[in-house]
Amino acid sequence: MDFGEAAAVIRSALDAEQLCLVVGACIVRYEGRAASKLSEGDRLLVIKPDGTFLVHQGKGMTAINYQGPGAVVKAEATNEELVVTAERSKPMREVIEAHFKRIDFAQSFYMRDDSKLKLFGSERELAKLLAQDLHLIEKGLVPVQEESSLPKGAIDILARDALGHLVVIELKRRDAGLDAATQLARYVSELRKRKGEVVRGILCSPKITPNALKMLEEKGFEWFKLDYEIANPSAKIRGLQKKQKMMTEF
Amino acid sequence: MDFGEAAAVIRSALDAEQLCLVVGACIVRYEGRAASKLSEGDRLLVIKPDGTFLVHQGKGMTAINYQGPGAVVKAEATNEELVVTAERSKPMREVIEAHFKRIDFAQSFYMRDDSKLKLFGSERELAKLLAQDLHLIEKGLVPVQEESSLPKGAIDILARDALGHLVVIELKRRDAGLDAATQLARYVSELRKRKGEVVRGILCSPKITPNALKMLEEKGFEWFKLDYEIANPSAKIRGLQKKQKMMTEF
DNA sequence: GCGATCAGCGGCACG
DNA sequence: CGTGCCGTTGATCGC
Repeated sequence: MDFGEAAAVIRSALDAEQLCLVVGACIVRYEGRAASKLSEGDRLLVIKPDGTFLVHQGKGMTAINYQGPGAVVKAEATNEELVVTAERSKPMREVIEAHFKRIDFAQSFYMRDDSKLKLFGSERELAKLLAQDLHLIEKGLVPVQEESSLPKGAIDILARDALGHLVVIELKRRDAGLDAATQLARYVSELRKRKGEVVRGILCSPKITPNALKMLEEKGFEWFKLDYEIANPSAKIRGLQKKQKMMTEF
Repeated sequence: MDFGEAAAVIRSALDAEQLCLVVGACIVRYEGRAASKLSEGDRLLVIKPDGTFLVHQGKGMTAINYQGPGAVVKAEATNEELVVTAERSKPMREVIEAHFKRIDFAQSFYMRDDSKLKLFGSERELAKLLAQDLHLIEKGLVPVQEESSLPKGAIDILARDALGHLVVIELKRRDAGLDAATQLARYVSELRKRKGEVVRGILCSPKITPNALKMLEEKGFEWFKLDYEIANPSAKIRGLQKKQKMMTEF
């Protein structure tokens, strides 16, 4: 397939709001929030009707070069190459150029798709479940709605314990690291200052790194091992266990 | 194209370590770290030789469903559908299934590509530049190598000022938020405890959110507005300006 | 291998 | 819009 034909395919795809696929050897240049250069190699170019522009190599999950939705795509053919550009101004002016030196394939496809992904086991879903079963953490714990969203971020779950003390619960669907412990500390600290009362902090996650656990202990926070299961229609919390290094080790 | 032919194309692509593209109407199911269901619609399926499995809709940058490198891909055709599965066990057992009810296109491509992306303007590059021009921040500031990597993360740049005080410099290539301010605070606090001496904290970024700036001020840290430019072969720092709300406002 | 962080992060939800 | 933060985050670097 020659460059002129490929350019025509791309233009017609853009015009008809169709997905366009191009396979061939190309060089890619990008300049915008950063800048990059990719020397010649065989790649797949995906152009979507919304302006999305993806350059994929033969391996790895992520596109090696890309432009997000909202880009204006153009195709220009000469005798020596096909240049496909995508330009946008949204976060800032950004341009990507793919210079094809060889075209193996170029075709467009009409894709009708109104479906949205249904996802189960998100943190949001787990938080909802856990808020209804706070006794799994501790007897007498009740959820509170008030003030659960600070100007500095939203608290996953806010509750009061049997003594009436505020409890900030930070939930992580996967292993917690320093960032999670830090985030919890920030919320607790902010709430203490704001309310001027005793505030406890609890981190719930399937696992935790040693450093993060150490930080929790130093700050007097607690960690609960979260055991949950992802059934297909929804998620279920199997249990919560307080697992913390004791100060008194035998 | 019928399901049997498409299955044959996929199998031969896997065998020959080629990229394979499939376009058609499908349902997608995923179960692993989370679970998801996507009802029928037209999609592009990209299968890479390394096991990468990407399901793309007609819009948006990210794959709506996917499986990372290392997955084992299989294709099975019946009279009613083509089922393509990808299974892996790396972070945990994960399975994705695409059930094609209609095939518009299926083809494989040999893609030779040994090139690696050259990226300019990364944080790493900026840090290297800035470390050589610390006078842009303050006269008398000199870089220190010692202890720049704590057990809890690595400090971007560690320096000593004219008075001999340690200075932790946290660099952000883009707008800094609460997380950046928190991170700086963590490093400074750790270093103070570890060294038992005065430690200053400086955040350098093109922009900063009001909350993050407020947190810096509360903790007595400083913010420098970073002005840099991304030339194509490398990045250049144009300047650094101390920009902080003064306690004494007129 | 784990642990921490960066990413041209992207995407979403909330104010 | 910005601000914050989750993500089946992925990818990278250091230990």
